[in-house]
Amino acid sequence: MEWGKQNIVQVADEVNIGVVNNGGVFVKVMTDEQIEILRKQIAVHAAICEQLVHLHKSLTLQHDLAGARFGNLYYDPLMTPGGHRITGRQRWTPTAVQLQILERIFDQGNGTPSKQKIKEITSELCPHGQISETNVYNWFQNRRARSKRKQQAATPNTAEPEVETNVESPNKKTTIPEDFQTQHVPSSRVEDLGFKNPEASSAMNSVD
Amino acid sequence: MEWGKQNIVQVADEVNIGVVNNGGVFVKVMTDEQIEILRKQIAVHAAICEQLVHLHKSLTLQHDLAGARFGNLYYDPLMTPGGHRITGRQRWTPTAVQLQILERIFDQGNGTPSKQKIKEITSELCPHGQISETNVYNWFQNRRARSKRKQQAATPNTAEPEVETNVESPNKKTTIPEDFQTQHVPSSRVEDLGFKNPEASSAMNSVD
DNA sequence: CTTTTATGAATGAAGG
DNA sequence: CCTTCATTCATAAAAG
Repeated sequence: MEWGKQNIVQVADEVNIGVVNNGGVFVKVMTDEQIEILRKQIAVHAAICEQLVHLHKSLTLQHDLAGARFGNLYYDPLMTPGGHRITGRQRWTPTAVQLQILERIFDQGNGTPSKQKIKEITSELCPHGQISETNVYNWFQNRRARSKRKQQAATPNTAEPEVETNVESPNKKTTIPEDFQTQHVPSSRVEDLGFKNPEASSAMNSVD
Repeated sequence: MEWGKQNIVQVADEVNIGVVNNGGVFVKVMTDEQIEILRKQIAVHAAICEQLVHLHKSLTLQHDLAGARFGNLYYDPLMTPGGHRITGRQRWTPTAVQLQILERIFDQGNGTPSKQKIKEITSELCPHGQISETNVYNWFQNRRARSKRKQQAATPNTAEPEVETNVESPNKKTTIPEDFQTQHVPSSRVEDLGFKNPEASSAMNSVD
């Protein structure tokens, strides 16, 4: 449902925060109007969710939320009449809450999740759904690798027109402000990128 | 369900905007962290909604109002004042020429186009249309995977007189960690709101 | 217009 | 770490 995610993400982008000097410190600001817009958008979203849930409730008196989630899966429950255990998927899929936590930890810059750290994180995520340390480990590995690749792909424009004298700022490097992967937009419009997943919006920070 | 609204309210509350004096004018401010939190929470919320919609769709096989309503809901009162919707997600579609070239390269047997190779190919395809290295990479990944699957499906192996739907991979390594079963499924927590992993739910429900 | 199919893209996991 | 693979999701294109 991209109407949800995309619109919402766009809202976040829409409310482009300005910058003002606050006694020597520059801070991001939002105008009242922007805040109001954001608030409205969130309210609308909430309303839709409410309707959805209500709708859903009225349709599923059995309260089998989780069990019915196989909306797009390709196998149907009828394929094993004899009782052969196929036991559908096994691949771990982080829940929304787990993802949120993982993203937060990832962004905290505490990279290199040590073994101990992995255990802690796993423990924290456990109450939010089935998970193992391996899952957490893999997630961080993948997250980091893909984040890096995105950065790299997003900057084919490695031209430093003014930095001819090779300034010694190796650690600073080219901190990409936004995560725009080299996505093509057939309609020649590059006004917005293809944010598609919730985690996609995570690359906006510039910390290490 | 009230989790939706509550979460949202929490978001709004969590990001309590501060006030600073901007040259005599007081404006609301948000720290980077707050902005990030807001963005992430919205993203998570969107993800949840998405799941909800999918869930709902899967439950309403008779395509009731929900599908149509939300499918065509343009509830964006703030991003495009002109009524013109921002071009959303659009995926790359190879042109005929690009496809031809890609197929040719693929048939040359270069199974694994290295990074460098990808660049070359991309450069070659660029004049024929919008394309990125990622597109090329994905194309080869998919091409190979599907080619393999086709072959596998076409070859029922040595002896498999029956089972047409059971095309399970021979190398089905179920190397799931031992703690795979450590799941806390029906935790009645508001945050989890019944969105468990597909596998988790299937495991506990064991199909209906 | 609705349903189905083909395929681009995302991502968890394995290998090296 | 980095690369590769397998599976799944989403959507443009095709079929009805």
